[in-house]
Amino acid sequence: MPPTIHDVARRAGVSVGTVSHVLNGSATVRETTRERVLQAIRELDYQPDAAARTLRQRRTGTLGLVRTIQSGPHVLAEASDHVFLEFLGGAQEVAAQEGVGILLWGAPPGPEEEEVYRRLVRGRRVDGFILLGTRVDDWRVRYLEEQGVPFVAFGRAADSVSFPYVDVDGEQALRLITEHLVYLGHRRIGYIEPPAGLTCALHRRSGFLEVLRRHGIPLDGRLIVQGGFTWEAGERAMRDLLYLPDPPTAVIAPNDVAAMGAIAAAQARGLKVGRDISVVGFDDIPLAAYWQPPLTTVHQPARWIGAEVTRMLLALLSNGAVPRKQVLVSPELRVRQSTGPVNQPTVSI
Amino acid sequence: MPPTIHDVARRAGVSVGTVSHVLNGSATVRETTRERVLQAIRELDYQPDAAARTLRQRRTGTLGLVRTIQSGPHVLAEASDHVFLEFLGGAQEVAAQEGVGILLWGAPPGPEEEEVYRRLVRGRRVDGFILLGTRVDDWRVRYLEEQGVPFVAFGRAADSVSFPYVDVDGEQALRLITEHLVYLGHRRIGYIEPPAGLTCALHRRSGFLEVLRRHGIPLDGRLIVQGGFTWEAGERAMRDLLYLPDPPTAVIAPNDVAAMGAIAAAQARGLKVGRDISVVGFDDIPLAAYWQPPLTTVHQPARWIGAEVTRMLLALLSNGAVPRKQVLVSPELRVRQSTGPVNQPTVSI
DNA sequence: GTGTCCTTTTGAAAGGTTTCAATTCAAAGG
DNA sequence: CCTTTGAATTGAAACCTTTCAAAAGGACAC
Repeated sequence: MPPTIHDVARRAGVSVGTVSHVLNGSATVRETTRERVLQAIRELDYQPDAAARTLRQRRTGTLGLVRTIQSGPHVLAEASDHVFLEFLGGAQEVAAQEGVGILLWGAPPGPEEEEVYRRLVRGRRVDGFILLGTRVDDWRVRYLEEQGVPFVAFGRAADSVSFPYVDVDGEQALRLITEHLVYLGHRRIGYIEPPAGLTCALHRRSGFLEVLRRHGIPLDGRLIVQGGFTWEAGERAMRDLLYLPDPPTAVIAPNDVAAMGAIAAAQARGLKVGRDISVVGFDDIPLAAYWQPPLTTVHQPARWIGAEVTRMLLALLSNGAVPRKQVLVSPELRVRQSTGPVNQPTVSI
Repeated sequence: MPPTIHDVARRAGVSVGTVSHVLNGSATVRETTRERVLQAIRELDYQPDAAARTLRQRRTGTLGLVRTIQSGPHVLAEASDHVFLEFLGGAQEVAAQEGVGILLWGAPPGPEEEEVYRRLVRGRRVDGFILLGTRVDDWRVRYLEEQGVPFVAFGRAADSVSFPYVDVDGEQALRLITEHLVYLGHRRIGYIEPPAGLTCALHRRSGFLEVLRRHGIPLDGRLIVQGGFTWEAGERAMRDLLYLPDPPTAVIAPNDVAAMGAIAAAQARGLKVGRDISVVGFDDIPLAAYWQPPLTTVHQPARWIGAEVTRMLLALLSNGAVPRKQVLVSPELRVRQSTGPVNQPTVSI
């Protein structure tokens, strides 16, 4: 029904080859001819068929982005919501500018996710991938490298020498946070881990431990607890930490939302956060500054990262090489009122 | 490089037609042959080329979703973040289940957005569209109807008889909110509008005004102020309202984030929200319940809506008809502590 | 054996573009 | 007026499927 390149050619009185050349600038076309073709295109409101084009030139003009989602009807809001959306916004902006789309797919981690990647790759539905939330041992990285499909990741993997990525320097971030707390006099610092398996968990913990070591602060294993990126995870972790016979005077959460959950748990125990106990977050979501108390946290330029990752991927697709292969973003500590000098906490049970 | 259907056919010792039939179940194939073909497919890790398939059968297996984004480097976080993500999550879940992808594109409203739709439609890149944030006079609705492209919207338009949508009953929502406030004794109620142009602004205002009328509360035009979905918009609007010689005792914000901004502005003036002044939000984002004070708001089941919209669109694409063409979701008022009985506010200037 | 009727399989066209070798055109040089 | 040359244009193949009319195969009755 919609017009094809043949219709345009007929109307302009030229061959389809010429129309194609006008469309792609693939050969010199005389100015008057060019004008005639463009006129016909306008008149017919012609737009080349994407599938035919892809079939021929093996480019889809699409980037793949598979979002890890927990399935099920009553899923609680993913807490990294804001970071993801900012990231996506940056990616979209760059992609749109270059005229490529982003094909979004969702899958729970595991075999189902693998199946999605396989289908997208083997079915040639995308030109390359944007990877999010890289894991220490990341099947996706191995698969895409094996298949020779270009990709750029937000985050590193155990062995990240090989592929291009942008990541926040989590080690440095945790050095900043921990130094800040130690400077305030804290020596019993609770540490809530990001979800196990994510590479960022490794880097962050290593930064945390390094500072403890440097200051000769003994490591109490019970102060390190499993956690996650949700409010509930932060709440539960804080509760566990406060039940310890010798609870921490400061707690580091894996992100702002978990920090907010942790704060709520502390407040429920009658503690005043910032005075009786300090809490630090991660991400610096907009609400962090407005929270009660305003949250000390580490700023993560998610939007910029999304844009940069996309730029790198597009460069990889056209040049075949990425200018800066691996980018490590220096985090910035934003000190607010959820952290304060150490104090004798009065835990009322 | 990757195997084609011919490779599979050769390996299985059959014709390409037979392989295609096995793939699509388009003809009866003898069981033993079928098995041989499947075996070859497995061995080669074959996956039909999406472009070739699309070219032939005129289906892309992709739904289009164009997100309205404000461009520019320093854009403040879109405040409807959470709602959008939940919506997207629901849509993705259903789409993934049916094996279709979501092609995401971003564009600022205006000619650029039109160009994006045009390219996607005329280039046959998607089978249908999911529309978000419908406007009273929505060019997209007109264009898609004119082009005969299937779509389902989250939200209505001025004339919504014609197209399928899911929407929250904003009129009813504002009736609930306003009745709640009037019941608490409020008669001077400030109203912060959603961004102008959006259809939801119309419905909501109409619900608000209806209840005022019903209770014989005179309408003071200065209590209705332009607003938006951001923290800043809420903050500014509240500031303006409090500057009035006779400020309101309650304020209705267009969403939770704006309500939080409004609360901050009120607190900055020394008011205790819930006692000196009441504030109501919209959306019921997860943080609303944990806010200080916990926010009275209207719950919006964004995830379900995203899923439902997608289900409707998929039905439209396969059957050609949608079971329930238009769905109006009844909102639920969640009363928390940001609203309370009217009080003589003591505005300290 | 032959004819009939299903069931299964085949081969080629069609879908809309790009690309490339080949052809035509126009102008310049002799 | 004929050649030569470089620029502009053309036509057909190729990309990988699906689809459909036609052919082949197999079972059964006569």
